[in-house]
Amino acid sequence: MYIKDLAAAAEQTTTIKGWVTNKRESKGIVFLVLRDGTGFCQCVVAQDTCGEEVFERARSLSMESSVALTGMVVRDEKQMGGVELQASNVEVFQVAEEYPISKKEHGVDFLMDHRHLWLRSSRQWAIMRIRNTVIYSIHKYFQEQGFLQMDAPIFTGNACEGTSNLFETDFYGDPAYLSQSGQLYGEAMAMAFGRIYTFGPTFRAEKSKTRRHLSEFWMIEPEMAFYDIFQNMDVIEGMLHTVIREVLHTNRHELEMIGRDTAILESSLKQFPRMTYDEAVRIIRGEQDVNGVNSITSLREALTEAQERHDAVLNDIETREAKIASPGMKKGEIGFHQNKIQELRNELRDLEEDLRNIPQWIESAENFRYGNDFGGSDETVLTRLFDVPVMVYDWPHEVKAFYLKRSAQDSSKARGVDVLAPEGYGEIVGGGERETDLHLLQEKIREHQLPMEAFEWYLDLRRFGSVPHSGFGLGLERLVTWVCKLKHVRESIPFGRMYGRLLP
RNA sequence: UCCUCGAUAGCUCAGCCGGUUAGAGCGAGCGGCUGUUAACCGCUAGGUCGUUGGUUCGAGUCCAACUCGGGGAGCCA
Repeated sequence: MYIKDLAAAAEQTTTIKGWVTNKRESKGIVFLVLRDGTGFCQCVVAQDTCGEEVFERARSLSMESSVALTGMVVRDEKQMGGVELQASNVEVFQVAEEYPISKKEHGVDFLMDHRHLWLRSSRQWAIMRIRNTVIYSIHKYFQEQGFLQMDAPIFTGNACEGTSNLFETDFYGDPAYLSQSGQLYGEAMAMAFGRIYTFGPTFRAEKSKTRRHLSEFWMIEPEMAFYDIFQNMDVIEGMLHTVIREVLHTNRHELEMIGRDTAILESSLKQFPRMTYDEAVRIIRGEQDVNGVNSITSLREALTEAQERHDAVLNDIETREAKIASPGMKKGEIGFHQNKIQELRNELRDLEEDLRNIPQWIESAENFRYGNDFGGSDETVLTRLFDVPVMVYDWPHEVKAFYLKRSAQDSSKARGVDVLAPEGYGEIVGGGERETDLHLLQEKIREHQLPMEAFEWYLDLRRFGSVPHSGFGLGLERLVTWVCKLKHVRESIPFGRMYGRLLP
């Protein structure tokens, strides 16, 4: 029996197999929290009900020991899942060695070194289950709409866009690169099947060390024949709505476990604001308000707030340190304050980071040069004014990829669209309408100094029945990171690959 | 590549203006406690203070270089 089905088996005797994730002990009674991959359940082993031998076996269990527990399922509203197991027998598969991950908090580097074990903890368990729902609901959306799933090649002979750094590898003696996008292949398939999507790994060899970057990540790239940029935005919105709705429906419990406030997810089920680059620039610079809120003044307020909080935390720490030092304190009280001080110190570190970052954001927002692409801070400045993802379209063509179509109204603009997640999460989708004109495309390829011969097959798509078409790329990890409100993308993927991290 | 912060016990961190024997909590081990939810209480063990060099009577503490890590810029999903 699996823990997820336990509530249905109340007042019955059953056996569950799993790992000891927590243990509390008192005289004559042991509480084991068992996890089996489907959930968590408290199990009670009492000396007088199961006898000396079984009780001693339970007492000797260490963290993450693997066991089979047999007992009566009893309702108890205080417990997670509403039930607990009153064990009558304990069968041990293995008594685990001293487990490195404790219940107290750990540093990022230590946890990443132990990623293979970290994945067992409840927070990671919840995140991976949400990731699973996100993946499933993306497939569900496209399949129900009649899209064909296709797999783009991972080895490529050239840089698709020629912008970012690629991983080079050896392909029978010739240099080959790990794919940074399947889009061009997606376009070819769209000309054969109408509407398609890819779902595969993507590789970028950027030496980025930020909370938004991975060297290996999963990207979803739909491509639709006969769709213009606005229909493209409809697809993006429909897909994201489906994902959010499914996660809210399937993973309520997991969202609660990770402390995700679902209000923003709920509100993201409405229409996403669509604005041009020009409008977005005015908002970033503070020349245009959003619902009466100004980007620059609200940043200044945030800075003041951070400063006040910083001082208050500092004060609090000093007060508590003085209390600990004062005579007559009980040990429990000292421990309580020490815990609190530790928490406050962590908060202080985050606040200090804000105090360093926000002034830079303000400066960069005030001095934003029209015609530039948005930096990470510009995205934050813009999106913190919204409680839904924002779609920005019609970008200066110089800053966007060569294959984007020029706007018919303004030839300085390319019909690209970026979707920026709220709460400072930045770009989760990049896409647009594709250039259909053979000669404009050739011109762009030359402009970007890309090898024309490598793109001949792609140009064939414009020679043989060229049609308006659009598509986009969705970064799976960035979406999961936002949905779960994680501090870093590395928690959104089982085994993250990033600059300086290849193991485990 | 650049900017910035950091490296002290298995883990998370204190360690003030350079001064005598290196501190706490958690974890681990032992003991106590019959309903605990990061349980609680007592005791014990546990340290080449990232590496190399320098300043000094004296360096965990100051300086330099390097290594590794966090955050950010650039680039992007």
